[in-house]
Amino acid sequence: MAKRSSLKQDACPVARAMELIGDCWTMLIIRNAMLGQRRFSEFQKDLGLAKNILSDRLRVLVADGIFTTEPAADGSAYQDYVLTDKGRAVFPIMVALRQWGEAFAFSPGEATNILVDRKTGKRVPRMALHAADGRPLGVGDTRIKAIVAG
Amino acid sequence: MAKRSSLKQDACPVARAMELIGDCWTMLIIRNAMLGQRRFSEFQKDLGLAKNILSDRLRVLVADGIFTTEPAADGSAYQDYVLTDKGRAVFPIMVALRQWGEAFAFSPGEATNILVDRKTGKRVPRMALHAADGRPLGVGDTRIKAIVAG
DNA sequence: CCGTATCCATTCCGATACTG
DNA sequence: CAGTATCGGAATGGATACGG
Repeated sequence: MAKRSSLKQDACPVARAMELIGDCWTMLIIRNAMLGQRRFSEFQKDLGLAKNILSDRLRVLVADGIFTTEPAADGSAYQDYVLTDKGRAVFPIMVALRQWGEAFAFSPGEATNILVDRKTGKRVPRMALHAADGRPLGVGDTRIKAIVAG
Repeated sequence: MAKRSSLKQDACPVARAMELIGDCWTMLIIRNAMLGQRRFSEFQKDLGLAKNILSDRLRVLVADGIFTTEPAADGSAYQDYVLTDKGRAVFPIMVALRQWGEAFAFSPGEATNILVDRKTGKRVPRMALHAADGRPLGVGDTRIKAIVAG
């Protein structure tokens, strides 16, 4: 998209977020990082993408402050790619994507996987938006308000 | 991504969701639909994308059961594009993207917009994942469990 | 093992023109 | 207004080879 670049200046937070993490590989890299992966080769083998592409994505992700590099935990001469706070904050997006996928993207009988509570082993309830007073909010219960970022 | 197609068979719900709605234009079309738009020209003017691309995206979205077409509400000879249940279920993803964007994608002083409760006009609290018992769940509090879709 | 550099095929997208 | 058809340029991505 020629507009791809112009979205960086778009006033809409959805557009900006998509610009930063809307890429398919990018999201899967973050997913794997949330599952504990931190090495170049781990990402590369698991995702099966070309190394130059992975290299590219990681560079951008570091530049955008979503990952940071650390000296390798195993003492090797290389680096670990670790999520920053900004990167870890992608968690609700990841969960929302996952839960939508769980609900709508599989036919009965297909192999898949679900998100479970580590403590209880039980499936995690669907995430939803709530008002400050706890009232659940649907599409029509919200609106957009223009502001200046602070 | 050559793998783009292969992700459709991926067992991971995140990958499948990205395959269906990970495209930048796709997400923005859904965003606009959630704001009340339903006509081809509304999308086209507001997003500023080429008509053939919009046409393409809408066709895929309808094929995927995210949008459906209806006779135009204004009586014109054309169609309205309206979200299905599956499409409206994208709302939590949209909100999560938006709230992440609100928090991390703007510098102080930039014009932007935020999601507010229609009833109170106040900013909506950050969406988060909770266990069945209400306990908040972070990245490390969950894990993935293989199952067969039912 | 960790990347970078190059090459080539493909895909994607915007502009334009056209139809009903 | 609501699309479809076509075209050419740009960006993307995978494969491969290479270097630290």
